[in-house]
Amino acid sequence: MRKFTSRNLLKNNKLKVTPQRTLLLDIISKYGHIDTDSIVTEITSTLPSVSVATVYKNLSTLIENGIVKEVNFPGKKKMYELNINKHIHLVCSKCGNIRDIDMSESLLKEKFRDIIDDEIDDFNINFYYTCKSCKKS
Amino acid sequence: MRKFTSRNLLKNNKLKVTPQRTLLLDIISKYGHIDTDSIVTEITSTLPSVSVATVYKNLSTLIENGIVKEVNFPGKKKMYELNINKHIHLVCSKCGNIRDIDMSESLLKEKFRDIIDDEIDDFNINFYYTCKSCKKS
DNA sequence: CTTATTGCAAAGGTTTTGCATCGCT
DNA sequence: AGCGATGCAAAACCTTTGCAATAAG
Repeated sequence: MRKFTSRNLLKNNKLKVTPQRTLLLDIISKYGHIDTDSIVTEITSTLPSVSVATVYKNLSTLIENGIVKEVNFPGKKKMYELNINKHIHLVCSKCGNIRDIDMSESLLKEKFRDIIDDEIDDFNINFYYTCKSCKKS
Repeated sequence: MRKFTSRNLLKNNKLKVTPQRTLLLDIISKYGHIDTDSIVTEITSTLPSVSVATVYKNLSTLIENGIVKEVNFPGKKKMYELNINKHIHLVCSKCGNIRDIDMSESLLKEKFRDIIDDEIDDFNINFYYTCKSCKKS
């Protein structure tokens, strides 16, 4: 069982390990959920010459390889997250804060077995609610 | 209890009833899930002078009023649907066909009460699987 | 009659492409 | 050494804005 370093994620998928890619993965991992704008800002603060084209191309290949996942919150910009552990999102309708809740495919399948008996390849689940600190104010 | 005509949806929300708006709602209703490109194509086939700006502005106001909802399927264009009855999406990973499954907030809350005990304002739920006809081929 | 909506054209933002160079393996 | 990845600049998309003209209530 290997460690989930950015480097290993790439190697395990037979992708070339470049500074741009490992940094991209490090950043996505650090932020949890991040949009392309912030990725470019963050990445160029360490490697100033990285171009947006490289960021977009790498996001595509990482998604194709199942390492990264696109996440959408309606009305917000597309975000990206690591596709390592299956989870759902609890999003505060007021402040936008996102909490990840681990959720296995098998548990989900059980919850929805009244509705879907097919095999589930993947899922997107977001719940919108008002978080504790936003309820106070 | 009023009928859910496009006209009534607008009137109930104190929005002006214009030909562009009722047609937009009719189209979204007809297609179930539709992106802006197809909306513009469809709408101009009936009212040729409608501009994209009008479509975008109307989508915004309809969303603000809770009549329309943005739906995202990662890797695809943004789509729009009527926000009339709560439902989840079953999406075929192969052919992309989308099936709506009615689901009340209360039923959902029950399924996830082990995870979230707060009040749920809204949700986005998509399951990806392989549909019957795609399994054959 | 008043005010929101429309259509147009321009601007702004985001993502993709082509191609020459560079650098992993 | 070979082939994929990178950076750049341009192109292609997608969405918003400002404003004058129009039409809904």
